[in-house]
Amino acid sequence: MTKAVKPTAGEARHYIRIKEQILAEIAEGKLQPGDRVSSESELVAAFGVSRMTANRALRELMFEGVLKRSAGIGTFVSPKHLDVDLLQIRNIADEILERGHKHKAAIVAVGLMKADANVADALELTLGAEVMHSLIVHMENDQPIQVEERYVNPLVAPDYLSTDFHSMTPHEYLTKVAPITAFEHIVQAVKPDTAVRKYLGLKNDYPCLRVFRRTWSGEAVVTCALLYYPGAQYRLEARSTKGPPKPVAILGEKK
Amino acid sequence: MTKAVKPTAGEARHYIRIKEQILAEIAEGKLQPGDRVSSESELVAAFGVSRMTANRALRELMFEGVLKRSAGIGTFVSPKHLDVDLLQIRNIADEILERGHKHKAAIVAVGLMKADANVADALELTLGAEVMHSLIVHMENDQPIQVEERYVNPLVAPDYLSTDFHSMTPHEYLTKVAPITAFEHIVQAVKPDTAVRKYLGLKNDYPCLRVFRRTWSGEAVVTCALLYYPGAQYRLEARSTKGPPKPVAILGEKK
DNA sequence: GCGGCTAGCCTGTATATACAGGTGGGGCGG
DNA sequence: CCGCCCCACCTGTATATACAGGCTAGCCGC
Repeated sequence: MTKAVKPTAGEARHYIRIKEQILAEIAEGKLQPGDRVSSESELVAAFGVSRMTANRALRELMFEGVLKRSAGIGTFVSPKHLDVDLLQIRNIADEILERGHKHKAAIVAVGLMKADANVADALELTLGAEVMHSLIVHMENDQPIQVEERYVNPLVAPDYLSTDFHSMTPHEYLTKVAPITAFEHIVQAVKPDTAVRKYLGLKNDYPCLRVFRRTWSGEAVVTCALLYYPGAQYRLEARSTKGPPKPVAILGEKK
Repeated sequence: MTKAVKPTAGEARHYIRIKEQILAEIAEGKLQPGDRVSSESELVAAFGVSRMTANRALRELMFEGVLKRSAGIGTFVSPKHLDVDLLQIRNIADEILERGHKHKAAIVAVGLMKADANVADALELTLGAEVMHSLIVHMENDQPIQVEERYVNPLVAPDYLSTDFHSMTPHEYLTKVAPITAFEHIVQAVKPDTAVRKYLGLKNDYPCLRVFRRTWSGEAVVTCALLYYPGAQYRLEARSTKGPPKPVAILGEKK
C-alpha cells in the first residue's frame, strides 16, 4: 500500500489535516463531548496515512486537552470546561479554539482614561496618568464566558489602542512588544455586580471567579486586568511542573 | 543495529527516560537557558534508541515549553522558563499565625472509609480500597475560615489517623513521611451546600472558593482534599517566582 | 579576495512494521 | 446457565527507513 508519501509541500501536513478535521467536527457539533472519535486504524483507512501519523494527530489533541484516550477503549471528546492554567498566561481565545469552539469578542469600551488611585497603584504610575483601558466580553460559541477589564501601561505598549483587535488579539500584540517575564494572579469567589451579571447573562446569586492579574515585562508593569468567569462551570487549574497528574473528577462531582 | 527493542516493561519508557535526563540537567544547571541540547542523532547514539523516539522526547519537551527547536539549527533550552512556585502548599494554620491570630481546628470527623469512585480515582487506588478521611473546620480567632475535607492514601502515610492532630498538624506529619514533590489545584467559585454553609456560618447565597487539591510524593498520590473558603474575604495568590510584585489593592476595591 | 555552489548536519514529516497490554464480547465447556 | 478463556479491537511504545527543506562552513573558480 505504497501511496502519496509526501504531502507535496504547500498543502497542510497530514497530521494537521487530521487534527483540523476533528476540530471542525467538534466545532460543528457533529462530535459532542463524550463522543467516541475515530480510532487510529479508522483514520488510517479514511486518510490513507500510516498509523503513526494518525497516532500523532490524536496524541497531540490529547495533549491539548481536546481528547481523552484510554488503551483498549478508544478516543473520546473531552468534557467541556475552561481550564485556565494559572501557571501560564494563556489567551482565552486560544483556549476556546483549542477546544474546537468558536471565539468572538464583543468590545464594550476602548479608550484612554486617567488612572484612579487603584489603577495607578497597580500599574505603578502616578495618580491621574493616562492609561489605556478596554472592556471586552469573550464569547465561546456565542455564549459569554469571560468579562475582561484591562488597563495597559502606555509607556510600555503605546500602540495598544490603535491595533485592530479583530485581526490581532490584544494578547498577541502585547506578547510581541513586551514579552511577559512575571505575573501575579489573585483569585476570589464573588457575587458579580450588575454590570458583570448583564455581560455574562447570569442570575442574581450566581457565584463568579474573579481573577486580578498583573503582568510585568522586565521591571515595568505592562497590564493589570480583572477577569470574571461564571461560577462552578469553569475552573482554574494550577499544577506543579514536575508532577504529571492525569485529570480526574473533582470529589463530589459525578463522574 | 538491532538491539534492546522493548523497555522490558517495568522500566520507564525510553522517551520518558530521555525527557527526564534533559529535565534533570536543566534542574542541576548543567543546561542553561539558551544552551544547545543534544541533537536527535546524538541522543540516538547516547541512548541506543531510534531517531523517532529521540524526536518524540524533544518534541514533547518543546510542547511543554522547556525547549525551542528550529530546523537546520538545533534544539535549545527555552529562554525564560517562567518557573512558577504557585499557590504553594501552605498550611492554613501557619498563615493564620503569621497574621498574628489564633488558630483552632474543630475536628468534625476522622476515620477509615472505603474509597468511592471519585476518591479512588483521585488517589489512584482501586474502588473500595480503604482510605483515611478527615473533615476539619479551621478557625481564625474563633471564626470559621476553612472547611477541609481530606482523604489520605494509607499506603503512603499509614499512621495518619493515629497522630495527635493537636500536637502535630496533619500537614506537618505528611510533609515528614512523604515530602510533596508535585501538586495540583483546581479552583472554582461555587454556592456552598448546606453542610459547608453551616460549618462556615454563611448566609444562603454567599459565594465560596472551592479548591480541589491533590499532592504527590514521587509517583504516589498522597492526599486529595476539598477546601472551602468563604467568598470574597479570602483570596488565593499566585505569582511567578521571578517578579517581586508588591501587594496593591484589587481594582474596584477601596483602598 | 569574493561570490556562489556543495556537502553535511539538523529538524520536520511520513511510512511500514512490531510487540505490549487493556478491554470487552462471544463461544465453549462444565 | 454460568463461568472461563480466547480472540478481536484499541491504544502505547518502539524500530528502521526515507525524503523534504533550513542552515552553515568550506571549497573552488573567477
